[in-house]
Amino acid sequence: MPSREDRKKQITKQRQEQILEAALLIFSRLGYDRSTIPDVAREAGVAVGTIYNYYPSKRDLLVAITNKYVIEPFTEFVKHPRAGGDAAFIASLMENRLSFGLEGVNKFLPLLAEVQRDPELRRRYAEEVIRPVMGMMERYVASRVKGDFFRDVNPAIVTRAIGGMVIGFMLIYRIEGENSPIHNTDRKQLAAELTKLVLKGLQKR
Amino acid sequence: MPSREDRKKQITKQRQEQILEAALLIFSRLGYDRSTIPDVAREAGVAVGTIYNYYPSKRDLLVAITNKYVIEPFTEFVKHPRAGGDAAFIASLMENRLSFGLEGVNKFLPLLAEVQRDPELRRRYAEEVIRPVMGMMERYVASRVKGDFFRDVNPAIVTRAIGGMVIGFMLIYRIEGENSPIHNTDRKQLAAELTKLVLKGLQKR
Amino acid sequence: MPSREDRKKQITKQRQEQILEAALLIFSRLGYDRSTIPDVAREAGVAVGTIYNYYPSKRDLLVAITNKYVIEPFTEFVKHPRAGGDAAFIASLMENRLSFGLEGVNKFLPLLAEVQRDPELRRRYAEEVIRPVMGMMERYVASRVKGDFFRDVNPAIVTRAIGGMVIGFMLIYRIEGENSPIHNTDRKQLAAELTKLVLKGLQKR
Amino acid sequence: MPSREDRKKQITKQRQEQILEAALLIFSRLGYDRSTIPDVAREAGVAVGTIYNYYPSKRDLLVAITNKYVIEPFTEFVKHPRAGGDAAFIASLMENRLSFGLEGVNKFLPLLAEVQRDPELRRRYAEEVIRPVMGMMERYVASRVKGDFFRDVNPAIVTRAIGGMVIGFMLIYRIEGENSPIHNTDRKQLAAELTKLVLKGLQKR
DNA sequence: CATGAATGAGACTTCATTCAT
DNA sequence: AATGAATGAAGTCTCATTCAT
Repeated sequence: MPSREDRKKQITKQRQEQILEAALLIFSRLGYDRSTIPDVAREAGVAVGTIYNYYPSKRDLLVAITNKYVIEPFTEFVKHPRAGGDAAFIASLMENRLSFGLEGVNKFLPLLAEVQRDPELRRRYAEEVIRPVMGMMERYVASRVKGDFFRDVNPAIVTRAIGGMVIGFMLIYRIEGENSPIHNTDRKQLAAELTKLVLKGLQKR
Repeated sequence: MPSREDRKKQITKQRQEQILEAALLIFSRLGYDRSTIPDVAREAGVAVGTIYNYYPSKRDLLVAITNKYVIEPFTEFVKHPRAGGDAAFIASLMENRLSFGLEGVNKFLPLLAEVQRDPELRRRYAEEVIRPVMGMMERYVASRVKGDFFRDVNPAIVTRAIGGMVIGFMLIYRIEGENSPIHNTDRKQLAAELTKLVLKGLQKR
Repeated sequence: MPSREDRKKQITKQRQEQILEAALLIFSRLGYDRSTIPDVAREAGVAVGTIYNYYPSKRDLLVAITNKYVIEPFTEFVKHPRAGGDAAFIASLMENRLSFGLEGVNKFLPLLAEVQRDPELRRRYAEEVIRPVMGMMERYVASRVKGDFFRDVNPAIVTRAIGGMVIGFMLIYRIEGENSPIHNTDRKQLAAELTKLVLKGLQKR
Repeated sequence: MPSREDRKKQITKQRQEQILEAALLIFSRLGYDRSTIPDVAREAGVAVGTIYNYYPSKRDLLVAITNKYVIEPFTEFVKHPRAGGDAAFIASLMENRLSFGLEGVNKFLPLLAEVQRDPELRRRYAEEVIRPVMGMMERYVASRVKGDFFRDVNPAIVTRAIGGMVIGFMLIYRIEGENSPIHNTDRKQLAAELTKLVLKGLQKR
């Protein structure tokens, strides 16, 4: 028996999402500073004032986007680790992140740029995204080193090198655009190439 | 015969540099959009109007910075390839870029963020920095594959993976800040760890 | 036979009053311009839209407040003149107005400020408050002058001086706040001091 | 030998004054909240941005006005006390303040209204205007009481009553406008009437 | 009648750029 | 060339008012 109350909440939530998606699009396209609230309003199909009914300031919009489109997905990712042998684990990781990244490269990377600037957001990225993700991978690498499958590497460093590889790979792709070899290579093959590179780089022999 | 003319040019060049350095500092600290010309003028110790005598617009400053601090160094880098065995080449590459990056992480990465946004700058980065650097490395990798020292990899892809690794590594460092394991590890060891990872990842056995 | 009609009117009147009191509180606290209808709605415990069901605009609220809390009490005051000797009359006047003012100093004076600004309200104050009140007092003073009890003063002027004294006294009190000697003096004594000052000032010897 | 430097400072000062006068006029006419910076700019004959080159915010403009047109004159007034017998002293006071007030009634009183609202300004008025002015008069009254010329009054209270009388008198004048008897009475006579009222009110017999 | 989300005009403020000195 | 005051377009945010539910 969905009362009027519930209906209203439903609509409110939809409106929030509608605005958030518009803001994500605009911020990603123009960058946070060059984006204007009228831009976002136009994209969302609402009036300027309406946006302020949902988010009290432009920066709150950025924070909300960051929460929804970066912090949450990564938190989710860390909560559900995949099992399997080395190849399977690393491969699934690569494929997963690469897919996430290449799809969303035009959304995710621009956000990363904003995050660099905002000290508060930077701290949150460090604590809520990078630390847990790297921590999970570090533990995995450390256990494989102990099990004598991986070389005696510094887990914290190689983990960051591998994570950085995924991010940097996407960044280069974004800058090169459609002329990039990355653009013209099958997604599966990309994942396979990177997976092999990393695995061979880590394995004992 | 250093005429008055020459003297003038000398002074002009010094002024230009003075302004450019100030702009680099300010843009890196605040980001292009949040930086103001009065900020730059104050940092450079000149009047606002003076800046406009040398650079006709704020954006020209950004372009000039990009030329001087990114395009030129990379062009230089490509023009003087290092020789030596695999280990030596890759290691020098790593150390060189890592040094460049970790030192200048607070200058270089913010510029990268601006570049992402400006289509014209993005094109120039792609053509004048990424393409030649990647091209050089691709040729190297391809030759090593042909020589049977490296696995049968896709040179364009692994090259971008490795280049991306360096960039992404710095990016993670920048976000994590002083709490990063990267911050607390010896620079030499960092280079060694990354070099080995890459080399083992590429080598035939 | 209190029909449904009557009941409705009753409720309507209560709502009106509820809103008016809230508006008086908010306007006095923040000033008319800084007060917002949402502020008033929150204070009154009703929705924004409800206020517009009773008062068609924000300014109408101000006019209604002025009517109810200033024009009406003064009209009332003029309609019921106190009799008695000079001392009694002036003293009752002083005590009455001083009480009214010191109690309501935080409500009344801010309204005065708004009134100064709004030409229409200013005219109404002049005609409906000041003129009748001053008129009443002028007639009293004139009669006492004629009766040879008061000096040969200009009734219109001294009346305004005395009325102004009461208002200005409150204004100073409001600005000085709790540090004012006015704050720390017994209300009765205040009235006595002012009454004597005025009486001696007016009386023949 | 007024150098270029001096000339510049001169112009700067003139510009400041020009803006301040325009702001005083506009604020007095419309009230602080209803006044807009474009209003002030138009009145001053400069661009909006120019105002911000001299006063960093709208409120700073209000504070500057208060300083220049209220705090300073009163400070000056307190620094130069007039001597003479009772009649002379009180009369000069009355005439002085009345002139100041009636001339500037349309500037001074509206400022008073703003001051009521702004806690910081209110505190400053209390400390820098009211306290010293009242202090000066209190000391005078107390000495006359001691000298047996004045009745045994409470100096703090009667002082505030007399000061309030001047302010309230002007306030009534402002509200009544051109129809006020105050408007149609000779300034000298006004001062005489008020002076006598106060003197008789205070003197021993 | 009551509600409160939506609206958009209008306010303050910033800053790239110009130009007279 | 160097200076920095002046300019005004453009951005963020507020809030009186409307109206569908």
